[in-house]
Amino acid sequence: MGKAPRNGKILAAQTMERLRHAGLRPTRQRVELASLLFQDCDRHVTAESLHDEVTEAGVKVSLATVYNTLHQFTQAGLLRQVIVDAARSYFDTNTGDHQHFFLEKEGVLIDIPGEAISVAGVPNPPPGLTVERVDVVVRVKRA
Amino acid sequence: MGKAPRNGKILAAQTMERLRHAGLRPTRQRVELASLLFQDCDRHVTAESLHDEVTEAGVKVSLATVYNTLHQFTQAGLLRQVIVDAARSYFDTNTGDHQHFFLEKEGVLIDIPGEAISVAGVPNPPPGLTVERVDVVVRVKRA
DNA sequence: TCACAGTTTAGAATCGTTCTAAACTATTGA
DNA sequence: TCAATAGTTTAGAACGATTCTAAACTGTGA
Repeated sequence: MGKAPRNGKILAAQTMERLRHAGLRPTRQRVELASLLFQDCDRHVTAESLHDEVTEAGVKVSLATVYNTLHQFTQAGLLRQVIVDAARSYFDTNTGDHQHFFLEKEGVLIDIPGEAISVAGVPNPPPGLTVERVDVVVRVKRA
Repeated sequence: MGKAPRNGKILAAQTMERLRHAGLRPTRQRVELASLLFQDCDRHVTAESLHDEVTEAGVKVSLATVYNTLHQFTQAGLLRQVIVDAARSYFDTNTGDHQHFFLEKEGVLIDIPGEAISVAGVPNPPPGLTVERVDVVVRVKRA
């Protein structure tokens, strides 16, 4: 269980570029977190799960920094916050148009492609208000 | 600013019956809270807002009891919990099929009738999972 | 009226999250 | 290359919503 850099150099370089583009100074911590978040497929994390993950990877990042970073990434449009559970916040690496299944018991989110689902008949909001976003959460449980 | 019982007797009697029906012993506190919640139109409350309200009405109910009661009412099907805000839980006296506008800044929920809105194209959930409910939140802001 | 199961309560505890202020570091310009 | 500095990280305290605890209280049925 060493460092296993593999193509880490290239990845890190790409990640740093991406952070710079977002106006974020590419610090060690942000690069580490971004690499975990954006390397593969779409992911759903909580501050704690990401902190555990980065810690298990042998990297020391404080929980406060994980929180800061998640919010900064969200503000930069790299992440999207998903509110489905009163107990904790989820962050989604898929920032495109899509919705979610949510398995409450297990705290698991599953993407539903935006093209698949459609919401019709949303009334005009009361005067003076404009629609920012329409969120659909399909709450599921084990049969 | 007295007691203002008006038709309070009748209301209280109805409320007690309703609670009994739900399998809840009609204590002073539960009757008070139920009267506030169910007397008029549909309402959206948080534990704190309801506690403030009952307190201002000159009735002494502890915050813990408000929390307990909201959960008991929810379990009994008298209320529905609405998850739209990471910071606090809302409870809705409208337990029928409907959705919500949510004005984040002000913490305001507005009902959208269930007949108005329709969600199409929800994929089958992954094997072993069944749909419990589909929640739609239309996030709005002041124009 | 009594006994008891169910309920309420104050206050402590918990949990996720945010804040604070001191130490650290990426960047820039000399 | 190196300092100056603005931005970042961090441990730990603080916070706010919620839950827990265990002791006091109260509907209810006999």
